[in-house]
Amino acid sequence: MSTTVTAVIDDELWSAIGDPTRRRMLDLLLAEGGGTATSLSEHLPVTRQAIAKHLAVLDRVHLVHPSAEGREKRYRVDDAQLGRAVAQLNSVGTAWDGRLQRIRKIAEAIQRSQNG
Amino acid sequence: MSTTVTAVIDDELWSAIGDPTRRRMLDLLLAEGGGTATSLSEHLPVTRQAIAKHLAVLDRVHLVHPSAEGREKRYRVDDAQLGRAVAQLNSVGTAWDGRLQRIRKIAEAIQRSQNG
DNA sequence: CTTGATGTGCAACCAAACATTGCAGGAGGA
DNA sequence: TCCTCCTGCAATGTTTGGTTGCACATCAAG
Repeated sequence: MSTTVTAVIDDELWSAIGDPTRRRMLDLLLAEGGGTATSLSEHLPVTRQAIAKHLAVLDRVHLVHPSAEGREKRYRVDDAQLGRAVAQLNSVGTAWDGRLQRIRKIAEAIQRSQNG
Repeated sequence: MSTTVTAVIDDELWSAIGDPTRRRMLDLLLAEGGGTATSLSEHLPVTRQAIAKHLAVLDRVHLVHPSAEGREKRYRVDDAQLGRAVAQLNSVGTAWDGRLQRIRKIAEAIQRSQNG
């Protein structure tokens, strides 16, 4: 067991889903089964170029992958990699949750020993 | 039900725990039951001033709260707020997980209708 | 009370990341 | 061909994470 909980986390993957715009892009890509920089930018409050850069980031960590369709470039979510990202989110969450409960128990024990 | 899953998320809270340094700070604060900018900086690869800024960020979203003790300023984790943050992590995780499973089911249904 | 060590806070500065505008080029349809 | 639409590249601005340097406050000796 390690002292620092997040040491096991891949920071690159985390920071990829840490950006709110990229999270919403993933939402849209999942909801619509894929999309292009242009189509995504129509649903988000940023320019197409910003979206394109974010797609490049998501591509680098393999959360999405592109396919040329005619003159447009459609991106789709990599289910397996997103699954890994979700697993990491859950692991941090449960780790903190565990610490909180442990702390609560210690606090209760202290209180009992002081009152008894 | 909304189309964009993360619309319910408080971006400020998320971005507070989105930074890897801040996550490790929370780890340390939980493990040691509190700490100062100086004490935290001894366990992390950044300067005390950087830590102080991060503590200010965490304080703004109420994930930690300070208390003056003599000449030093000790920060402790706000359990309730961290619990909320964990809940948000889990909600995004399960939402994405749900979409993945739904997509898999749709894909299977399509495959069946084409083969049958 | 003065000295020194330690803890904090503020300001200037640097680099990387998110986002913008502007323009050039490639692929399809009338 | 001409027009439209989608993509890609370059220059720029702004925010954020990080650093260095210095000033100020507090506690413990002497």
